[in-house]
Amino acid sequence: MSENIMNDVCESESTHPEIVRTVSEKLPDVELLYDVAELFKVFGDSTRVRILCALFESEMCVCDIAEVLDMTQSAISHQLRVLKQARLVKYRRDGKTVYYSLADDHIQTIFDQAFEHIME
Amino acid sequence: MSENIMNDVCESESTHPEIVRTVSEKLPDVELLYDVAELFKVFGDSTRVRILCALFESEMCVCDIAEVLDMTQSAISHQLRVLKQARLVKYRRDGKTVYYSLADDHIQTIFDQAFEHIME
DNA sequence: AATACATATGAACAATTATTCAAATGATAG
DNA sequence: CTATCATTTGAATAATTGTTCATATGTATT
Repeated sequence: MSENIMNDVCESESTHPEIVRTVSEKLPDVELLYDVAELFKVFGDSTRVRILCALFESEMCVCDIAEVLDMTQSAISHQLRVLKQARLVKYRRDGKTVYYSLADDHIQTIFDQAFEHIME
Repeated sequence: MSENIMNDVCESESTHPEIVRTVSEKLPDVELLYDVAELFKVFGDSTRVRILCALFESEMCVCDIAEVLDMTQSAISHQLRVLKQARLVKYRRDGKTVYYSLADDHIQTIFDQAFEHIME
């Protein structure tokens, strides 16, 4: 009855109490870190990465993006919606066609860093 | 019989042939973009983001990380495995405990950019 | 050997998500 | 108004994935 309530957790309060305390203090707010993860989650899909990289070169309409990536227009539109909600792309309408472009210069900086990390 | 094979794609070959061509040429290799997406996918989980941010401060053992994040040791261990496979963290063993630390300085740079983007 | 403890692993489950298909807007031209 | 075309949207499906639970390593101590 007085058995273990904690079966998967360390028995001790912590192996290194000082480290746990100082790291806990310095660790940024949970909500901020959650937002960071959300941003990276948007970048974490190859279709969206390809769309964004395409937009690095030029403003484009949905139809053209679909052709460059060799995917259906619907799939592209769905992903543009995600990018739009994340405020990563902006758009303007001209007649029937909608032109998308990058909303922010930070994006390319982040991507450049990622490229560097991969090729190190 | 001569109906539409393409039901969801633009009828025209492309609305802007020149843009499609030049962007297609300049777009980085698909595999590289896939790797970029894979990297961001690893960053796209709040647990992993919190682990990495904790490691920005100090080398830590699994048990301590679990306590800082208030999660089970098993969950942390599973995520450390993902980070290990992505070569984002390294580890050293000292007796029973395993200490994890950041494998690369690029990580913090990428995160700093992400923080800036969010707070703009 | 046997025990204790930190960590790792495997299977299972729940939740999220990318794409497809079908249909609906929105906008222009006739 | 009708037809056409670019784009959007919604539902459905398939695939991926984070956490939990139970169990297995690995390392020291007795």
